[in-house]
Amino acid sequence: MSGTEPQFTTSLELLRWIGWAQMMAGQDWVRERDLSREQSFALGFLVQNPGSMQRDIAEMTRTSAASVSSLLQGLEKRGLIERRIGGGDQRSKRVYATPAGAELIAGFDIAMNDLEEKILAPLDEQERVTLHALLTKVTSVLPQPTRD
Amino acid sequence: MSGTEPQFTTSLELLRWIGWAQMMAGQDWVRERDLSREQSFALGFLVQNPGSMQRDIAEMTRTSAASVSSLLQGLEKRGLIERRIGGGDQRSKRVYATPAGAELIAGFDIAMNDLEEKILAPLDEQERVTLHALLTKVTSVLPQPTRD
DNA sequence: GGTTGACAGTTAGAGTTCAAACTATTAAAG
DNA sequence: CTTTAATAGTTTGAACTCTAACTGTCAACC
Repeated sequence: MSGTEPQFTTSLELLRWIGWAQMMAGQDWVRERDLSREQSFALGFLVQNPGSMQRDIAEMTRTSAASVSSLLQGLEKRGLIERRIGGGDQRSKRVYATPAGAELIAGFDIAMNDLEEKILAPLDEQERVTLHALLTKVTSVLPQPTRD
Repeated sequence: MSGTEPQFTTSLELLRWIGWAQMMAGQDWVRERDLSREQSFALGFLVQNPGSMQRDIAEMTRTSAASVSSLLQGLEKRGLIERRIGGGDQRSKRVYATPAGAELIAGFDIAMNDLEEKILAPLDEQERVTLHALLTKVTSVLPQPTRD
């Protein structure tokens, strides 16, 4: 990852565990903006980690380089992101959210926090800590999905 | 669901929570047979719940009726399942795994148990019980994804 | 310098998913 | 009996995912 910890890391981790998030509140927020869930996460990540490499995004979303490539194509076509070849390595592309993209995604982290709150509602504070600890423990030994 | 509890319910529930199962051992088992993960689950479910309605499958996989429809098309084309219109309701189709399908999927539950064991390896028995309880608690208040 | 291998990203093709619009059947209401 | 609404399933189109094969760049080693 690119150093700083994105604000919505917690929600994102949780959403990974909870596949059912598909049908939940996040959808409405996202649909109003004509963004897919995946596009939203990528865009939000780019606002908080400007200049990330596509490889970073693949790692963050735990998908493949190919997926990121096509995902970003859609965002680029709509002018929400930019890909620049800069720095030393001519292979890697630095990805940035455009002002339009940043404006569109503003408030996403708050919406994700609300969603997380909804999902965790049945658990008290202690239980949440326990759940997080257990999931982290399991996660730690799982291999990375991007094995290219 | 259709009364009886499929053997691999536990694994399936776990896989729902653990999106990362995508890249794990189950893949190999499944790839040898040229089945996708989703096809495998559907076929395994049908072996243990012969004559299920497509609606049952949608509920089990927590996807939509449309998804099941296209999923089964692939399996039917390969002769692994059959869809029969029988019983009272002419709308519903009873789905059965063919002998070829049942043979192809044999051992899937064992493979899934192995996979589950791998994923849960870092947790002791007590922790597994706790994790399951917490996930169940969260699950209980989540809406069903198929809302058609 | 030239070869070899790793790495960043893309493309093509198949499979899955969803929403929305559609057929056909069943049930409920009038 | 007729109309209306719900249900089971399909189809279409768009988006995402993956694997496999590909281009282009960088690094290491001879």
